[in-house]
Amino acid sequence: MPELPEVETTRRGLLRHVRGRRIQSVLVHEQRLRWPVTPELPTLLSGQLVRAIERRAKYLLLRMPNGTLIVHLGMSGNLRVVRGAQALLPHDHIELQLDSGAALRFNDPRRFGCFLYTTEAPRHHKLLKDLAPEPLTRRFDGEYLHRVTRGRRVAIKSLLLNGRLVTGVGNIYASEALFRARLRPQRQARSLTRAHCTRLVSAIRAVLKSAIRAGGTTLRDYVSAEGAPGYFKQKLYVYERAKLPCRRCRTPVRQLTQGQRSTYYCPQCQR
DNA sequence: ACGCCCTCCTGTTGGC
DNA sequence: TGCCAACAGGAGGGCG
Repeated sequence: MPELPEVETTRRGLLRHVRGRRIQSVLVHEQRLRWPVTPELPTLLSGQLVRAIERRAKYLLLRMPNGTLIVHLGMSGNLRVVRGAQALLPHDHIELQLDSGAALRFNDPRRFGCFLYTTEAPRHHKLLKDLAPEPLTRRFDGEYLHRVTRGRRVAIKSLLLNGRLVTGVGNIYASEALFRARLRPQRQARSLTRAHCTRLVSAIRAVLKSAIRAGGTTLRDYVSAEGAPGYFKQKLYVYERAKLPCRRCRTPVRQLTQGQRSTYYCPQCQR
């Protein structure tokens, strides 16, 4: 579910309610996530101040004096701030009770998300150390994308989902960025010229920024930390629009499967 | 090194 | 109405 815009929207929603708060207690209702939640989590977190909430790719980092909580929302996860004694919902797996009286709840039906605590610098953590540059920084530019696509026979759409080469882009925004860059998703990555790469980087940055402004994309169940859906779905050009007219040229949008994931594109606009 | 495929899970949807 | 297969926003890991 959540790609960079949804994770960033969650981060921003958490800031006002969680940053600067102390964790009073921790309840783990389900420890079987993508990786098992350590039984020590309550001991490790209780009493700690949440100093900062950062994002690296699709990971949220809650920085505390003694370490960092690394959270990934997987396909179906969300982090919500609830006031007081709200009833527990199905799949509310972890709750951090704050000194404000509010609580942070991690809900994840499919349990592909993770909730890990580390005392090492997050950038050295196994899950983060090999990630590509942040897509909204200057390190991610046309020259970079051109360099990492050299010699790669994989379809450009699939390459966009490889977090070691490009981060933050998931299945929705990969199709959307390629539409905006007017590039066919099936093209071998190595066929992209430097100019194509510049165009594609611009398209990725634009679609991610635009989606952040819209509060992310809610297809089915994504909600922000404050429970609000994102409304970028209204601005999607191709994703989940198979057979519907392209919003630019009216040609029916096509759907195909690449690497067991659905891809959408306009055969007229994208070459 | 690269690229493909499987896997982890639950919930929803669409076809028969 | 019921059943069942297909599919869903991620990404690590294993294999050839």
